[in-house]
Amino acid sequence: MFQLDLRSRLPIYMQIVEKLKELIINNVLKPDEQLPSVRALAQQIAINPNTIQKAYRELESQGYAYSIVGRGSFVYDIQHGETNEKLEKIKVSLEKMMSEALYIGLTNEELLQMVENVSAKREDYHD
Amino acid sequence: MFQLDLRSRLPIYMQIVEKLKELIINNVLKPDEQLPSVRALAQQIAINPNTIQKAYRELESQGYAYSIVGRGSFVYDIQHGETNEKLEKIKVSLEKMMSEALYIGLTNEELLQMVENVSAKREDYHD
DNA sequence: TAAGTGTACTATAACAACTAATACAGTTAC
DNA sequence: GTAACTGTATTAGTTGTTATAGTACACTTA
Repeated sequence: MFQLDLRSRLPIYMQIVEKLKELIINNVLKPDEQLPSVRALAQQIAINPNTIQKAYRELESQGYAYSIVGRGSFVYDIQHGETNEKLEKIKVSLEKMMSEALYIGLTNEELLQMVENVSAKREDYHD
Repeated sequence: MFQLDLRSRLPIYMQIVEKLKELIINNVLKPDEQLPSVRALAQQIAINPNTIQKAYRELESQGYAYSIVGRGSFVYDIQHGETNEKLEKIKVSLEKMMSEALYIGLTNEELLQMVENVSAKREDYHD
């Protein structure tokens, strides 16, 4: 499904979380679509199933997936979600990071351009 | 100088890094301004000097401070810096975070508004 | 010279993170 | 009901991180 770096300082389960979040956010994995089973994914990338489970639990706690015993794990449908708290948190993080980027030397124009690019990308998925 | 949470999952030295970075980015601490000495700050917040040193070293590795033996530690002047690599990294992080925010439900308009707010804040410092 | 700077090194204790092995519990299809 | 699949819980061991402490060194300043 994807490539991991077993020597990275970033834990394996977190790498999995990052990859899956990216696929979900970019709409490659659609709402309620089934994720690979814990054991199947573990075998595929040759690591312990518990590591996958930890990744899935983290995804669930972040509101990007849900699991049903005996059935499987699935992409959470954001429509159902309480996202206000998450939005507030990410807005704070975003503002900090924007400030840092401007301090380092990013120009206002470049920042605006980034926003346009990201927004445009999302528009495509609504087709 | 500031308040710490000794019970936080975020290490003490990292809390110090975060606070100081925020002060530097928001221009409260100006370029080449002297930071508190390792021992002074340690005594002030009642922790070990080694912990402060670790924070300062981290700040230095991130390009926000520099130290001179016998003289002290100071805010790094961004003008002198090689920031291209850092800018590229933070741009990648920013794009990811913007995508995530939009996925969660932030609107394009709100995102643009945030950019304007952050930009405006920075303009003030140029007075 | 004395008192202040940053730095390096070692040691230790406590804690958290990570991975692994195993067992348990529910669902589905035959 | 059984087999084969799902997720989940528990335990254990290893490793890495964090914070502290003590000591020593090198440099700067007054």
